[in-house]
Amino acid sequence: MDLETLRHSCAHIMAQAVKELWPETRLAIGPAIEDGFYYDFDRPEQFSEEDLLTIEERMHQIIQRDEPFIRKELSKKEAEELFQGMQETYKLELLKEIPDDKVSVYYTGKSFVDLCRGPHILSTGQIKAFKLLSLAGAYWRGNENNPMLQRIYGTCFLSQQELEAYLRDFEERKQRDHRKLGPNLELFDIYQQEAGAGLVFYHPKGALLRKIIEDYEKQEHLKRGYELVVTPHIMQADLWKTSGHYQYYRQNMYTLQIENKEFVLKPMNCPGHILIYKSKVRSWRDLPIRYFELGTVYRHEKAGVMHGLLRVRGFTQDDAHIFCLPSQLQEEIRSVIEFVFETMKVFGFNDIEIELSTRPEKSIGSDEDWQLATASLENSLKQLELKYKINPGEGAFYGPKIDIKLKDALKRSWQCATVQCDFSLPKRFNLEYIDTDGTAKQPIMLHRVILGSIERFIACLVEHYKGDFPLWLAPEQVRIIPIAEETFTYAQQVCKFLQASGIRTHCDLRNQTLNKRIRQAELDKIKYILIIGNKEIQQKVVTIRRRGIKEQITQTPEQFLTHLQTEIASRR
RNA sequence: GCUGGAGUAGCUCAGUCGGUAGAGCACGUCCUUGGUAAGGACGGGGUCACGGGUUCAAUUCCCGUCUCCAGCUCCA
Repeated sequence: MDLETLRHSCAHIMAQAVKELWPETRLAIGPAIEDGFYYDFDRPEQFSEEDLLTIEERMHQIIQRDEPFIRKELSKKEAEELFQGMQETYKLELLKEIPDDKVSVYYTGKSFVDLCRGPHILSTGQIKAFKLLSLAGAYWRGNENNPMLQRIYGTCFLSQQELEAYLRDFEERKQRDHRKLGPNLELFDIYQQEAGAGLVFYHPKGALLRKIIEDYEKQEHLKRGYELVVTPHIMQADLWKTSGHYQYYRQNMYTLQIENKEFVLKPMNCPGHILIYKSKVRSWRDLPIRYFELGTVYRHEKAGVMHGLLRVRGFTQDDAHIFCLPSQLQEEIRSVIEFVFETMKVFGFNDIEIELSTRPEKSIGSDEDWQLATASLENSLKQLELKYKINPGEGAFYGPKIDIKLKDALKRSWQCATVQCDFSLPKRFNLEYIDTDGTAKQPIMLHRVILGSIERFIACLVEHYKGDFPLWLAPEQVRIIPIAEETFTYAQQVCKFLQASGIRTHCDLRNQTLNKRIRQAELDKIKYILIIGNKEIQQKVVTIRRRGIKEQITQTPEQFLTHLQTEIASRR
């Protein structure tokens, strides 16, 4: 028996329980999802948390009754009459969109019937372990203009042990939430009351982590033929009118009026890079031109969508714009994707999702352009033998794109890297290069980010490593704990010695017991703890306690430094 | 933005059926000078998110705002 069928059937049982308890409730849809199932209901009164228990109880009764799931095929007309009689208006709406003349319905027990393709389990008694988890609102058919329904989420497993393991795992995952770990490890925080929602403050350790990431990126971009640029944070509104953002992205832009001139806090970096491109006449020999900027942008996201560092209002993109010839497009895209994969590997991410989004209904650009761009994107993925999903019609209005997503601790996907072709901006800004025949032509423009935003990426990193970063990323690599005051001087000497070679280290000289200071270093997830007492001073060594390893070793400070440098260079 | 839940010390939370609040951790001072995950004593710290209303009296009840959490929608 597969889990999906089990969960789908469990959703039916939940709907049946709700209908038995509150017959006036109308049913919408109730599928199985990755970790469970849900069902959407339309009911005048709100469900409460206690109602979930009542529903669970009723579900247990239905399961105990061991009622069979019975499939019946009906003509569309028969089905319409059936659901019309029950006043299931949502089901009628679904029926209308089924092209076939025959539809199937599933009966459970005497009274409950649901429009459903199936398959289902044989009878309700086959459900051995389930739990209702939460309540939420959800728009009918996912459209915010439709009425909001009440959704109940639940999950279901083959055995009670598996269910309990899932719930335990879920609790553990919550513990690695970057919103909890970040402030706990003194990496970053958001002061929504004092400074505003969605605006991030990096504390010293977080700022260090960020610097390490930024340094790595700048170096890698230079290696790959990108040029570094820096553009202003505010620019005149006129520029954004030319780019089209002023018209199409207004509700997300922060604007300010100074001496009768309107300025915009940049929500994107593209117009800035375009101005630099346009600063002189470009020859086909100059292309491709690749401008890279760690560009901080501000977007006024809706109140309900902010989420820790994963969705914020001010963030820094590792943004680049590539201006190239049509003949260079494919190669540029391929090397961006390779760049993304190399980078993800270095940072320890192996499990990533790739999506290719194609032309939407509302779009600009010729069929030819779209075809070339979409084919170039897809060919690159094929050449690199990558698995990807296609999102038909999900591209931007100005071009197709490839998105690369990482999952957070709670298995929610977040878009990080993206490569997007753009037919709009080169036209709007009238970008040109002089081709071999001496005529001016329009270059193709690619937008791309590797990490996405530093903020979002740091959130993913924190959750991926549970704050226990590999040595090369760790803001504090070594903590030195001298046992007693008489050993402070030697400890500080070792500290200075390591710092002089660029090791990020601190001495814990607090008047606390050794045990307590070791405990604190462990809670801070420090990779190496050096214990220094009289024994070490006499032998001119340090005792090394590595996180997660029981046996300690003793080395001279010089040996230890070499060891650290090797580990840092390995980026593991 | 929508639906529901929530906001008490730096953190985790208790409490007040309306009479301005308490614990543990953290922090400070002192004692302790400790060999591998919490030594001890004393102490400081709160406009009970913010703004209105009801009341003799509001942290508590009512309304509004802000923010957070889950989900939906959105995400150039």
